[in-house]
Amino acid sequence: MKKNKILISTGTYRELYFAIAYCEDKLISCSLGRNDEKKALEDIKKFIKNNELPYVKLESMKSSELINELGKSYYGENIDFNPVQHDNKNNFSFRVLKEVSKIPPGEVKTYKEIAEKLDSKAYRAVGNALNKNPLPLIIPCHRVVRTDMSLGEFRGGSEMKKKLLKSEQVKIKGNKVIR
DNA sequence: GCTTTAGACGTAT
DNA sequence: ATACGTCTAAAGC
Repeated sequence: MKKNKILISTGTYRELYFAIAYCEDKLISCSLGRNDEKKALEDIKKFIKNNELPYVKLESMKSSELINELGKSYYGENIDFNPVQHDNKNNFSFRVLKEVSKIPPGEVKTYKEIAEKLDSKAYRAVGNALNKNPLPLIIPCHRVVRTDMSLGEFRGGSEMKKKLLKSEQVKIKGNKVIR
């Protein structure tokens, strides 16, 4: 099977570096906002080998434009990205990502609630799937918190998770989300 | 509150 | 088969 070329772009938004990986008009991975380009590239590196990945259609959006949108969403602006798609299947991970995509800005759900939506008790597997979220920000895994409303882990660190939630007006007291 | 412990289960190896 | 993980619930302090 012939593979199409995967292209990578980087750019900045308000002093932060972002990286994206795309194939034709499909975005397959994006980074968080990072302090250096290398770090941004590391974010996407592990997702560009496998082609059984979720993606969003770019529809002729230029990479610079997309990085701008990512930057804005990093800073709490409500950006409407295209729906997440997947060529293949109903695998658990993709179902998790789909479910998480439904969480609107300013709201949170728990790992448990996501699992229950999928008729599963695999709370940790939900975390696992989100740990491998190739499209952070676009798939808002920062809006998933623990059942006790503590923030839980995050690829960019829990401080970043907190910052992302705060910038979209989620109320946080100490280390817990108020909802 | 905070720590430990066992349990649950999809995924990668 | 085994080990790991953005977890949970219960028990003890």
